[in-house]
Amino acid sequence: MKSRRVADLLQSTETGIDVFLKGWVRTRRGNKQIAFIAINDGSIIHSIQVVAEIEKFGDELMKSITTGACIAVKGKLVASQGQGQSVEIQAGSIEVLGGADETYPLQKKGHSLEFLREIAHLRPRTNTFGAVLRMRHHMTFAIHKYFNDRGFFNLHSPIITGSDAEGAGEMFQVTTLDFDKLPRNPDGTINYKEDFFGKATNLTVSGQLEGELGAMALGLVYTFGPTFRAENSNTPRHLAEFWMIEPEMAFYNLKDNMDLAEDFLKFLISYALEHCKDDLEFLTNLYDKELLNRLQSVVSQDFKRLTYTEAVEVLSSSNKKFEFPVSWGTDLQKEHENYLVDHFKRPVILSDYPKEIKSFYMKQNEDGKTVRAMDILFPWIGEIIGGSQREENFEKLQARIKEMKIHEEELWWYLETRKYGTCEHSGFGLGFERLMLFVTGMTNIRDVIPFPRTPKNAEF
RNA sequence: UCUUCCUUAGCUCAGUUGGUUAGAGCAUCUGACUGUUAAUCAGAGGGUCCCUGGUUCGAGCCCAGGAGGGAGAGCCA
Repeated sequence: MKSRRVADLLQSTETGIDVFLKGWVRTRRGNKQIAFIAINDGSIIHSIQVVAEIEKFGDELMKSITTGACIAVKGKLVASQGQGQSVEIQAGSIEVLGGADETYPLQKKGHSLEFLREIAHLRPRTNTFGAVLRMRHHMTFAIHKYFNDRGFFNLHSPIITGSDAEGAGEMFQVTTLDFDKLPRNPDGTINYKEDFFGKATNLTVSGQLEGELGAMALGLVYTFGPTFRAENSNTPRHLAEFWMIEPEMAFYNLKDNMDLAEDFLKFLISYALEHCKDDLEFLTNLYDKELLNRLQSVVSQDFKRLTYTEAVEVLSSSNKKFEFPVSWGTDLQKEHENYLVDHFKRPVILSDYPKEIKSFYMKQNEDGKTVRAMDILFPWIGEIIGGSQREENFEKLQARIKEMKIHEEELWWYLETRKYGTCEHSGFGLGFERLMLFVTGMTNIRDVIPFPRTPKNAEF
């Protein structure tokens, strides 16, 4: 007989049939005569109850059915005689596939998220991480579905990059050089010609520049891959290794870009509401009573759009005392972002930032002071999306590169897109784990990725 | 990286002014109970008080240094 999964069995309307299932024991209760075993197999947040008569199985076997053990059960799926579940399994035979003794760390009690982080190899077996990881999958799938349904092509941007000119953050170096015997040039610097790629290489901090190359051929592309930042950031919103989604669209201006980003986020949240009901209900009850309401409210209203300049006016004319004073030309602080999101009571899209505080590749406005950038700010999370219309004019882009003292020679290939068949285009980056924070109601980014990498932590 | 808080049983935490044998709840184990829902009830076992050094007759508690973790800020997605 083929084993069936708990999600499937719990939904079954057919009772009285023989079934076979395998899974992990969450709890065992009962008395001398009868035992109730809750089995979870990860297919759904709920466990299924297996009812076993002790005399049929013996003490020895029953004692080995402990919290954490993996067992296989053959029995009859029947309507439950007890309260709390509609169906249960009347056990005919039970086999312990893998025992778990009393040292199993996940006993049937609440554990702190901090403790669970220390046992990241076992935490997927908890209700919380089961819910988060299932949702992570559904969100991944929804992202591919969204773009696929709209004619976008998934572009695999490289993970190892030979360019350090992207300017998006500190990079992790990739090398096969022997640190004890580093090859040196006559002037004492490292001779990277001896390295694996014949030049210094790093892990990518963004797939955007390669994304633009794809958009100049396929029109609509997106990347969805791991991204690495060697910043010494110790916050609940930063990881050294995270996943980023970066669509890049030919013939899109900044407004098209904002429209797409807003529609994209709303689609993903709607998808979660529709496909992750049980998990969302669990997370709402256990961690954040407002989670479902907040998700619904974001889907149902337009994001507030205003320019950086308008935002500075709103902030200056507010009565609130900020720790950092607001002035045109400086980057907005966290407290300013929070104020704007609170003030408008919904996500905010800011656009047209001063060029000095944004990247070299953003399209310059006619005013000579601002660029066509946009950031989407979410409650608590802050910047969930950052994007822009790109500078497609060769001379302007080159001038900006010189102005910002970026190594032009390393970007020759990027500049050539502006030399051959250039066109208006735009794109943005969505931090996948920040989306996961919003959609799960978790408050620490280390709890929405299976094995978080942060400064001083690469365990598991 | 800066600021700040924390580290005591498997887990979550209490521990008085520095004082003799360091406690509780949950978990575990044993027993009771004929259908339980994180079952209940009774009992038992369980400690490198984060590490190193110092002060003291005496340190879980005070001091110095270190490690790890949380929160806020910066950087950003």
